Amino acid sequence: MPAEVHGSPPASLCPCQSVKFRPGLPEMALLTALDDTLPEEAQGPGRRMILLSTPSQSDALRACFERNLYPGIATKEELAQGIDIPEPRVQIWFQNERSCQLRQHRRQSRPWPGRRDPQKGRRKRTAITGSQTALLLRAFEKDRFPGIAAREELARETGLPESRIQIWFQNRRARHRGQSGRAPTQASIRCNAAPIG
DNA sequence: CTTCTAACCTAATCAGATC
DNA sequence: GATCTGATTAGGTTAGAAG
Repeated sequence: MPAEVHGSPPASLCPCQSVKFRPGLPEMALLTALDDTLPEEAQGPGRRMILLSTPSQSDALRACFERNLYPGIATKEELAQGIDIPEPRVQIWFQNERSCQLRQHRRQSRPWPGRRDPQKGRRKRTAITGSQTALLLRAFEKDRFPGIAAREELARETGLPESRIQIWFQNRRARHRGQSGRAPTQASIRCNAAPIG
């Protein structure tokens, strides 16, 4: 494994300051994962509860990020196991961190190291069976934006990881627009502001 | 209140499987 | 090679915790 090191200084906190819209309609009553004894019902129908990293977890994530901005699935799983965080959360962390650092680089007119071997070390393509697809399709027709509870339920029913369910819905929405289902979120309205057809 | 960060989203693209 | 579809990316928004 070529541990490509980039010459950037150690990243401390990432000052992302892109927040410019704050509606404030907290109807979901989400709870923090700091108290990990919460019952499942407490997670509510919306987003998954926020899993805040401990300082040591953040250190490990940053250390890994400095070595490799685009870790493969093996690296992510190893890291996830090492610091006791679900692998999908590690993936999200890297996505957020890259986004943050990219913006910083641009703001300071510094070059971004760029992708490296993105095709190497991808997650193995998940084989979704016909019955699993049928189940997901039925769910999709009812609700194109399932919350965490619905996704967890689908994960139980299909036997697929919840993260794969989420990806399936993302891909499905992207490729089958205009189907019935729950109204999109404000985010999707905003993102779809440009007319498509 | 503002800032930070995790979660989530779209759009584009890469890539494996199948024909 | 064309098509379908799962996986990953950039770049953005949303929302709870912390300051």
